[in-house]
Amino acid sequence: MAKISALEGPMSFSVETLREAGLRPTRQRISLAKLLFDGVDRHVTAEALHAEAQAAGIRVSLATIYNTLHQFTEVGLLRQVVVDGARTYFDTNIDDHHHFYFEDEGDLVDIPGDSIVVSGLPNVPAGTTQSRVEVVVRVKGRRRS
Amino acid sequence: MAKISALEGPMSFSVETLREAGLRPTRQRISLAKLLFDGVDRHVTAEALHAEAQAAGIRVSLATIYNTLHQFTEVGLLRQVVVDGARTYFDTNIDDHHHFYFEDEGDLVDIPGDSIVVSGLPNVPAGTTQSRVEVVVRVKGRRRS
DNA sequence: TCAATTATTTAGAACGGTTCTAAGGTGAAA
DNA sequence: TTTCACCTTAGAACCGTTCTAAATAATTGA
Ligand SMILES: [Mn+2]
Ligand SMILES: [Mn+2]
Ligand SMILES: [Zn+2]
Ligand SMILES: [Zn+2]
Repeated sequence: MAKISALEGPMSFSVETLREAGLRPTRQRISLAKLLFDGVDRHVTAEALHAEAQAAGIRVSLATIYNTLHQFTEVGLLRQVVVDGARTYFDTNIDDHHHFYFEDEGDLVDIPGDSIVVSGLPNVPAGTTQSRVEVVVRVKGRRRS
Repeated sequence: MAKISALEGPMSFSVETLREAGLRPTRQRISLAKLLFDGVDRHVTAEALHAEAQAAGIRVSLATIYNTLHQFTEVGLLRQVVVDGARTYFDTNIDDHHHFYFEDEGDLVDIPGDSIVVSGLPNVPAGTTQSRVEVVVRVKGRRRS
């Protein structure tokens, strides 16, 4: 139960979520989960989340940011998106969906999964199982203001 | 003109290709181009190509491998494929196509572009231009034999 | 309540793929 | 052949990420 905050927007995270995932609700995990899940869906890098935590006055090391992002991913609260070899993005939207990637800005924007149809996919080879179909639309240029 | 070899398979590369691209046909570039383009299409990493060159008795530094892969990409002889944050793949198939990615093996396999239809894509924002639509089918498990 | 146990956090070192630097080598033009 | 811009290279640097091991915090259960 235990609402984390009674004041800030849509309540999409509770301490129970962590317990059910087998993760102790530490100060760091609770704070980061609030940043990540109390609001609209987002795509973050480790360094960006670290900077955001600092700015919010949350004392947490970069190592813990990495640990937490990976643990949240393991338990299905986040997913990784690979669009750039230089950094890893983590996505709070775990529904089936796809992405625009704005190469000049390093920015991801969701494309709802049901707005795209991918047809004609070959079957996967014997002995293997398909885990996901990912569509990335790479975009160049700057969006207007 | 100048065929590179009269003996080894389909001739898909000539020194003229380099010259037309504004690249001097050096010993290293010619050798690497032969490895890359004289044969079926492939997906290579820098380190894998370096190992292959060594094994073939081609003396070339890793720095030159990176330089060459990037130069070939700039002039459109290769394209990059991003499927794994840990390493960069270069693809000799520059036609519009998509990929299976075998996560357990780190292996890419082509899906012909015309065998997949992606429909329902939203328009890109004003001020930007779509550069490519990439479909990656992630696959787990080992292929038989 | 409060040790005992176990999980978590952390600073800093290490890692690994990639890029950079600057010095020597090479291809092409004339 | 000379000249010069281009190219190659060893090794250092870079940088996002992972590892290590010691300190700290959450949980358990007497
Ligand atoms: Mn959500
Ligand atoms: Mn080809
Ligand atoms: Zn997303
Ligand atoms: Zn390919």
